[in-house]
Amino acid sequence: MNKSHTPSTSNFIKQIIAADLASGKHVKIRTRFPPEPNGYLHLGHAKSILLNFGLAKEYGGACNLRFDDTNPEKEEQAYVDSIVESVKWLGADFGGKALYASDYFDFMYQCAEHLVTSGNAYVDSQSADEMKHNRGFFTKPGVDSLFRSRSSSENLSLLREMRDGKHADGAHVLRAKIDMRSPNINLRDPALYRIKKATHHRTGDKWCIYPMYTYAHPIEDAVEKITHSLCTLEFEDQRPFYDWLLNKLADGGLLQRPLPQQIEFARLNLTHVLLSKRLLIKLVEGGHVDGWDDPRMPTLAGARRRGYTADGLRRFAERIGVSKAHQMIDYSILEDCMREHLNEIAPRRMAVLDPIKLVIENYPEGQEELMDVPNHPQKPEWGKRQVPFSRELWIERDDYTDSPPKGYFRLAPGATVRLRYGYAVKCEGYHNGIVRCTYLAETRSGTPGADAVKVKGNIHWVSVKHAHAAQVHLYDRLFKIEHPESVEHLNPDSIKTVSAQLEPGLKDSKESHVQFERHGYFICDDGRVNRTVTLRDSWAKH
RNA sequence: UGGGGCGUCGCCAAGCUGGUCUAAGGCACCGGAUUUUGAUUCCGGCAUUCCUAGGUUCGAAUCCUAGCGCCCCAGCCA
Repeated sequence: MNKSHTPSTSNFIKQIIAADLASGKHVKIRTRFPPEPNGYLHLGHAKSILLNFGLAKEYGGACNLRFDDTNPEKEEQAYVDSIVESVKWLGADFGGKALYASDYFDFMYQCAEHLVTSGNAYVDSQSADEMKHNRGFFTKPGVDSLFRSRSSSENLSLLREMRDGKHADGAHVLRAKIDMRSPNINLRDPALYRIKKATHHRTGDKWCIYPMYTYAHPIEDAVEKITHSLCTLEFEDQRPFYDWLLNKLADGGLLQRPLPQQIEFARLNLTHVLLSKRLLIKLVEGGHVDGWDDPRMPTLAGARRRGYTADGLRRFAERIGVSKAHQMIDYSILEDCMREHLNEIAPRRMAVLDPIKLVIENYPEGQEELMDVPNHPQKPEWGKRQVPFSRELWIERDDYTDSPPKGYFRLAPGATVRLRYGYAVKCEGYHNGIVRCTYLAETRSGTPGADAVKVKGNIHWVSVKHAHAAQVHLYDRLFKIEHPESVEHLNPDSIKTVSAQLEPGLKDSKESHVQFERHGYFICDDGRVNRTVTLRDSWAKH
């Protein structure tokens, strides 16, 4: 249905899907995005969300939003809420209803009993330290637990006692019985269930044993009839267990084939930011930022407040692609995607961020004119607005200099520039902090005389009398170095608040994106004005 | 030094059932044109080379062998 859209380039996952569809293994695909509700979603998750939902859309399938809530000690409803909000904001269609791993706890437990009775799992009563010790090393095979040979009836009653709260945390753990000597450490009898007398944010105190991710995830996928289960590279070693488990359960009649297939891709790495929940939590709790949704945070909630758009993120995901090679993407790619999108949707406005006064000495005192200003020069259909012009204007401090460097074509003594959409003015001097000019009355924009005078420079302005003063937040990157590792690398100038002068009529917009001409893209939200990203500036290189 | 992955232009990334590859595309970069945003847009340039070394073949980024480099795995986290 979106065939008219630019066909995205091929990638290895699409090839697998296309082959599965062609062979008839699946008639319809289903993917899923499975966050753990233990933090806010960040830019890295956006890649995964856009990938999973994007594939579903492209192939006419579906994608589930499923919370992997198997560890009650770390998870909270507040995180669930923020995640749902971010996923919706990204435009992902998950059918309106989020799913939860905890909804399958009963079934997972049933599967556990089956594994026990079929001799594929046992209750181990070693301490965590003993288990660790007996697991061995990379080069040293593990050794069997003393409890590995318990009878299935003993295992079953122990498992039930665990479930019924008869044992303390850590007293026992249910383990898969595979091979303690496997070269793949993940196959050395991985833990399936642990005792955790904790209250779960959804199931309350119903359970005191909780499934491990390793065990729960494949079952979640199978129950939901996921066809392609996409995850990041670090789970590659887990895939043999994923398949082992599912096949055992399918053999036992608990699951139907075809079983889901786990496919791994490289996670997103971005320069100038940290994308690990652990470090992000540190920033929040250490008070280095104003919370998870601080506009400088690489969270989706933060990105949104910064003025980043879902569409910009989509372009970004498309641009970086998907593969198994580790990617390190320069942050400027993301910024560029935002510019690309914002350039299309943001109406243009004038704002002076660092104001100094300009007086047109030969412009009649008290006179005012309304200038016709296009809302978007490349989109005449967006119409024009009228902006008041008068004798005293605010202009940008940077647009005047006493000693112009070579190639400078803004205001300097004797120089002529155009006040964008107004008149051409000639600079007569600078006294008492005020730039003094004279204007050429016949050069009003939109009149034939406008083209008679050619100027290089073109600067924006706001009439002093009509200006709307506002605090504008100029955001820059949170970290000053390319590969930050800790709070020491925070950029001290990541936020600067300036007293700006905006053209009238800009104050009461809600989550609206605008371009301040010659500055960049900003988002106005309930009186708060944030800079999303600057415009490209090839002059700044000089 | 066990197991699993990855290695194509500065950054991504197609290609990988061998020839149409003197290697697509994007971003960056460098020109040049348009422009009342030093923005946007436009046009042109940008890997005889595919981690290295051998081999197979009439022919290899694509197959084989041996190296080298990087990442991941020893939670009752996900």
